Amino acid sequence: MEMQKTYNPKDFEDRLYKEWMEKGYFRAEADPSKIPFTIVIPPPNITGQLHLGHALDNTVIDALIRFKRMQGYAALYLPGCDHASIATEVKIVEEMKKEGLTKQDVGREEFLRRAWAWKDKYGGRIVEQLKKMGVSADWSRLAFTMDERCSKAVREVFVNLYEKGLIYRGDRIINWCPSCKTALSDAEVEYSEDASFFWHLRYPVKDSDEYIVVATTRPETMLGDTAVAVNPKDGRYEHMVGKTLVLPLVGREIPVVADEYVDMEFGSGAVKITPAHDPNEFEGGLRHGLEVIRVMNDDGTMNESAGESYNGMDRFAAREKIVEDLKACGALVKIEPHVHNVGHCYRCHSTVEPIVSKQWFVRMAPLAKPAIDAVVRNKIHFTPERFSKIYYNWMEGIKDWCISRQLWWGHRIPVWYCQDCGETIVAKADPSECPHCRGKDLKQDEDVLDTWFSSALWPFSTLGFPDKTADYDYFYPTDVLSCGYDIIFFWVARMIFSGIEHTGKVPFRDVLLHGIVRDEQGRKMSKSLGNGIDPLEVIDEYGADSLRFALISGVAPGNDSRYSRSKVEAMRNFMNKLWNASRFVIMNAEGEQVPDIKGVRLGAADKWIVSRLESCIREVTLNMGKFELGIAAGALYDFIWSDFCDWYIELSKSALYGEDAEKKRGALAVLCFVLENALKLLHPFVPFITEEIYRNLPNTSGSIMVAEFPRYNARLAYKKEAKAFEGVMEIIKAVRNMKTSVNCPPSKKVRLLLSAQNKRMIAANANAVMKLAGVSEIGFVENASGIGEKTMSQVIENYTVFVPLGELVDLAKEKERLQSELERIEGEIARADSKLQNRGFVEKAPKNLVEGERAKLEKFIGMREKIAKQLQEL
RNA sequence: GGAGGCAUAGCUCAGUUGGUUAGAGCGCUCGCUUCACAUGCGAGAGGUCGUAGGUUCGAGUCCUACUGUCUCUACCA
Repeated sequence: MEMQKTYNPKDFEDRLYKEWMEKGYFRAEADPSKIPFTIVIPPPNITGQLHLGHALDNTVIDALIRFKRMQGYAALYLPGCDHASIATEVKIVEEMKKEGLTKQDVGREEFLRRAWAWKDKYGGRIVEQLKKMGVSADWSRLAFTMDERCSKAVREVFVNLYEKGLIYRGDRIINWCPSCKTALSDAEVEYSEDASFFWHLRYPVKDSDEYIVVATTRPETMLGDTAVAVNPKDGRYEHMVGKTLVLPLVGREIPVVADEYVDMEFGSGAVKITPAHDPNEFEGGLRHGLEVIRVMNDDGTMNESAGESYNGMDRFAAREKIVEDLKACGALVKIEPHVHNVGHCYRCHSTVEPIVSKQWFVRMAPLAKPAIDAVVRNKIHFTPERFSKIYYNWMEGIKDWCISRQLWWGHRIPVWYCQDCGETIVAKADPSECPHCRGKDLKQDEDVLDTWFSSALWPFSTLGFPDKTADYDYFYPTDVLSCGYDIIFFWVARMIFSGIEHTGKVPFRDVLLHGIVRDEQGRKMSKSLGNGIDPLEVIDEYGADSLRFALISGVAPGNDSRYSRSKVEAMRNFMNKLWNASRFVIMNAEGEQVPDIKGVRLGAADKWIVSRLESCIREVTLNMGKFELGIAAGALYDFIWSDFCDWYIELSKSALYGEDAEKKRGALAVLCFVLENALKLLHPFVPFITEEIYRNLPNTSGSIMVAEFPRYNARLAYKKEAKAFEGVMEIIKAVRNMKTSVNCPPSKKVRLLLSAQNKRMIAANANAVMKLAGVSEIGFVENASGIGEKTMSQVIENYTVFVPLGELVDLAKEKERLQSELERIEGEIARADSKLQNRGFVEKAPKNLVEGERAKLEKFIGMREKIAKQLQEL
């Protein structure tokens, strides 16, 4: 097949993906002869389309999966989507709004029908996008958090937790979003420092001229005040404790109570207590047996308890009116500007109201403990390590998890209330009658579960739990969990305690966290900034491989990275380089019988590149194992571009185009061997281009996807030979360098004279040196004086390189050049010498380092002598 | 308030358990239509590794403080 001159990914990416699918390469079987390697996808929300964060997620995971698959593991990448309860519901409500409809207008059933239609549309789209990325996921196991299997797991877990007393229902302060009209968990509230005010209010003591001043940031909640608290140690208020205050505007009589919780230094030292609208004050209310008066409705308007003049008013309008009224009655002392942390809904960004409400909770303390232990005892390991601290921090201070949501899209809570006897029925299967009174009038709880309740079960619900399926048995626990560090609390932590609690095993052994992909200026990508990048557009322009390689290279685990077009371009150029190098190899192999490298005699250059390949294999394998994908990718980039293309391909040309048939066969064998291995090493990162080239390579069959990953072979390391050959490369560089320094065009051939120890090495590679350095002939001399004409010289480790450049040589400049080189060498000698003079170094440093330093010193001394001699002869 | 990250070339970033002369890409300078590739080739310039101490034979790497910056987290009304 003819290869195009430039790399054009559109020619083959879609075609190859389709073929992989048809051949069933993505399918993982529970094969007892293999070791399983499992990763479950961080399920993207069905709310929209993929962004670069997903692209990074999936590139990392797919690279690991492909790597392991090639190493012979039964590698399973389990794909799927998340129903994203609240996020999706918000979107659907928005969509309906365009039709002028509300949830109430269409009803629950119709709403859910719309939601499923949404899921089909966007879930499908996400799958297509993942395929475009080249992700080798097992689509036959595609999961969805609300599919039958996952729903079964949700019920199982809910009922189990309930029966163990780890799920309870109660009136607690929760975070309420008045716009989404649902409770939120603590993790779903985002705080931001907002500029507001501090209102100082005067509460008069009953039947007295005394008063207490309290300060508040939410004056509208004063309507629900049922006490004022002061610190018992506060001398200012000692005499007030136990007295009765008259609440302004309302007229309710409320007590002054003493509570240690009050900070004497802050504000006025007196706190109004509104148990229904503040978590701390709720606690305080419990301590003092105070009445809980809720003054706000679910939609953020004031209710009848707020009093006639405020009933029905929006909370912010009510705030204004209350402040006005307080001012009018003289209760307002002053208004101070104040910046404080205000909670916002993570989906719609409305200001969250802490409100007392009846909700379902998961008791966290008993679940958190073993989850912490698992990480302490290294059953789960975080990469980078530092994230375990963040995990501990959160887990140790964890509070009960509010799991009920007043939404329709999600797992409906499996709890029924008997309308006849009031019995609460918690069951895995829908009950038909009340087990207590046999009554048939059962009403299911209206609420659904927090979306993260089902995601927490993802590593095992997708594999068959609670049933003991073959998949669950073989692939669970999973191996690596890879996602962004921004969802450690939402997801990773919850999977850990859920896995331990429900399966008795940690759900994965490694947590690999990556950072956030930012824009070119380092800003977070967001809809409001309009700086988001659509991976599909990038793929359309540059190909999936270029995007994948760009996302992974130069990035360390856990670090944020910046996306830039120029980086993708650079990687596209790399793909083009690889493409053309392959084209070169394939063109030269055309019509030839390419032998195995075991069947040819390897020259010095051949051994050098094979040696480089082996160290590259070692480096890539090692770093993949450490999840250092950036380093592995970097090693491959350097090896392919610098070592293979810039050096070996050029070196091979003298053999390929020469007369010696054996040398030609040798070069061809090595070219094919090295390229084939490089492609395999590269395949986990850039699956498409490597597959396309692999199929055009001589002596390959089948797909690179299922080829064996290269293994380091010590017999091919050729350390000594490679080092010796590097001397030849140094000579070539020296000649090029000298020519450039006197503006001698590279195409102009020059004579090369060498003072050399290893003449055989030079002789064997003479053609290559002549070709690469632009040399017409090579001779050997003892020193410059034997040449008898103006010459430039450069001293390298085992050689002195002379290039007679006739008129071009400026003796004064040449002297200057040598002088500065001499100074540099002197510096090196001084550095090495002082090290070796240091007794501490000689005695304590590892022997090989000391030896290395000695050899270096010797080398530099030899070079100094030679340079001095050159200077003398000038 | 608590915790953490980052600070290395003009820009964006690598730098593995401390150990050769600190690297890459982009940009820059000079030169090349060399038969795989101008999405290229060759040769260069450019860094007191944020500041100050400390540990060590040896520190970009470990410790302490400081400065700048970003993030997470927390109930200060």
